[in-house]
Amino acid sequence: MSDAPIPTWCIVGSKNENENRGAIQLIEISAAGERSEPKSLSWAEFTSYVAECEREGPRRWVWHDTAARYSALLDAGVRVERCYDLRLCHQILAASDSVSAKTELLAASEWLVAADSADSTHSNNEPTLFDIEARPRHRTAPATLDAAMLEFERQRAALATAKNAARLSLLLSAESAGALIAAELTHAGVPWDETEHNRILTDSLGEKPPLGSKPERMQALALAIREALGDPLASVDSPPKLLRSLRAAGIEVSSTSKWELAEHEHPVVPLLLEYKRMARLFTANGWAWLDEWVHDGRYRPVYVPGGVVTGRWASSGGGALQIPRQLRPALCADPGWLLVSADVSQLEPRVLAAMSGDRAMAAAGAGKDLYAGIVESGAVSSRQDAKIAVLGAMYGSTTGDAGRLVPRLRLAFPQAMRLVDQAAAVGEQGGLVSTWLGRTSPPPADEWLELQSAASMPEASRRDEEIARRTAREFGRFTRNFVVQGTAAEWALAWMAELRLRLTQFEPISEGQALASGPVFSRHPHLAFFLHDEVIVHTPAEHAEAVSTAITESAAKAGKLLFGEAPVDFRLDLRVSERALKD
DNA sequence: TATATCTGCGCG
DNA sequence: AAAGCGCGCAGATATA
Repeated sequence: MSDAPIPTWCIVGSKNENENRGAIQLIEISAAGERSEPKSLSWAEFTSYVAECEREGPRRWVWHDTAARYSALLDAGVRVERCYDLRLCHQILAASDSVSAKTELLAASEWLVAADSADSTHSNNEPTLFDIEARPRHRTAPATLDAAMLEFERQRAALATAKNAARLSLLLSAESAGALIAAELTHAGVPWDETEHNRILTDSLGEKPPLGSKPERMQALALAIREALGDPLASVDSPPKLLRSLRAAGIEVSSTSKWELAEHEHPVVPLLLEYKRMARLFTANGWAWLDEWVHDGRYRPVYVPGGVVTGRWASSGGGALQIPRQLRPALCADPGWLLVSADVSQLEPRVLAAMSGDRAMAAAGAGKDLYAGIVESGAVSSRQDAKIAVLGAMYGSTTGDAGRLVPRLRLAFPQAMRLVDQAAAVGEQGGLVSTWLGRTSPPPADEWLELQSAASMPEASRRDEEIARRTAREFGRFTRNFVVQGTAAEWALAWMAELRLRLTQFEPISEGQALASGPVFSRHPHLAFFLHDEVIVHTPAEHAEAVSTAITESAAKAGKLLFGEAPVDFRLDLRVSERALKD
C-alpha cells in the first residue's frame, strides 16, 4: 500500500441508491488514469479509510454533495484536505457558456439537486391536492458509485471542451474547497457568549417577556405611539394599518419604512423609529433566536456555498449573513483563545481593477484606502464622493449624486469602466457574461425575452417599449454587477481555501488547553465565521500572531492565483481580540 | 388551513 | 435619501 501511487481522485458512492450514511463503495483513479477495483466498505470502515488516506497524502474525494457526506465525516472526527463536489461543479459546468459540449450534462440535471432533499427520513412525502401540478418532485441523483462515476466522466468530458479550461478547473476546485469550509464552519460553530447576547437584549428591550408576548418596553412604546397619533386602535405591527393611521394623523407618507418616516417632523416619528429598532432586534435576533441557534456556547449557522447566482454563499437558517453589528460583542473567543478578524477593504473595486487591468485604479488603491486614492487622483473631491461613484459604477446608477459622479470615474479609469459598461451592454441585449474564472450568468427569463420581442413589433405601444427598455436596463445592471460580485466571490474562496490549508499546518496545542466541544478543531486554529469579504479565525492565543500572518499571506496568494502579477493590492483590516467588536 | 407574496430591514 | 447590485428572515396579508 505504501508504495502504491497516491490516487488523484477517489470517487465515493453509496451502496444503496437512496442512502447516504450506510455502506460505501469507492473507486480510485491515479494521475495516469488507472482505476482501482471498486472497494466496498461499511460506514465505519470508510471513515477510518479516509483518515488513513489523508495521512498518506493528498487526493481529491469526489462525491455528490459535500454538505451531506462531509458533515458526517466531521461528526466522526475525520477531516479531508480536498474534494470535488459533483453537485456544485455540475451547476457551474452546466451553466457555463464556454463549455461547448455539454448535452449529456444538461440532460443529467438531477445532479443539481442536493443529496439531502430527497432524504427518505423526511417521510411526509404524501402529495397534497395541489402538489401534482404545482410542484413536480425534483429527483435527486442516485447515490450509487456507478452514478457518481458516470457524472464525473460527463463533467471531465465537458471541462475538456471549455475554452477557459484552466480557469474553470480552478473555479471547480475553489467551489469544492468552499463546500468543505462551509461544512467545517457549521461543525466548528461561532463561539458565542450567550450572557453577553442576553445583556444586549436586556439593555435594549428590558426583561425577557413570557413566551408569546412582547417585551414590556415595546408594549409601552406602542401605547405612546397610539397616543401620539391620537388613534387608540392604531396597529404598530401591520404596515397597511399603520399607514392608514399615519395618514389620518396628517403625516403624508406612502410607506411606513424608516427612511421615509425619518423625513417627517412629528412627535410620533422618533417613537416609531425606536419601536421598529426594538421589534427588529426582538424578532430577528431575540431570545427565540438564541434558543434555537446557540447551544453550548456555539452558534451554528448553515451556509449554502454557491447559493447565490453570482457564486456568493447564501445561508439557510440562523441568518449567518445578517448578524447585526449590534450583536458582534457576543462573538467571543473561548478562554485562552482569541479571535483574529480580517476584512478586505474595498474588495469589489480592487477586483475590478485587477480583472480589467486598469493600472490607474490599481495605483489608486496601492498601499492605501482605495477611495482616498481616487480622491488623490483628482477624479472626485471627497472620500464620500469616491465611494458613491465607485458603487454607482458597479451597480449601474444613473441618477442623483452617482449619476453625476460616475462619468468622472469613466474619464479617470477608462479600462475599469469599460469592463462594467460592456457587461451591462451584453445584459441589455439578453446576453451572458462570465466572471474571471468562468462562472456564467443565467440567461434572462422567457418573459423577459417575450417582452423585448413584443416591444420591437410595429404594433407595440409606447408603454410596451418603455417597459421593455426598463427591464432591459435592469438586466444590464444585473450582468454589470455579476462580473464584479462573482469575481470577488472567487477571490474570497481562493483566500479562504489557502488560509484553511495553512491553518491545518499549525502544531496542535496540548490536550489540556483544548476546547470542550467538537473533536475536530479543539486543538487547532480554525475558521469560525465568513461574510463575503471577511473572515474570523478562532485560535489558541499563542498562535494568534502567526494566524494573522497566515491570513495576510493567503490574501496575497489569492491575488496571485487569480490575477498573476497584476499590481493590485488586496488590503486587509486585521484585528486580534477576545471579542469581535466592530468599529 | 396551508402556502405564496409582500413589506421592511438586517448584511455585504 | 434610495437613486443602484446580491441575499434571508419574520410577520402580516393575500390566495387557493
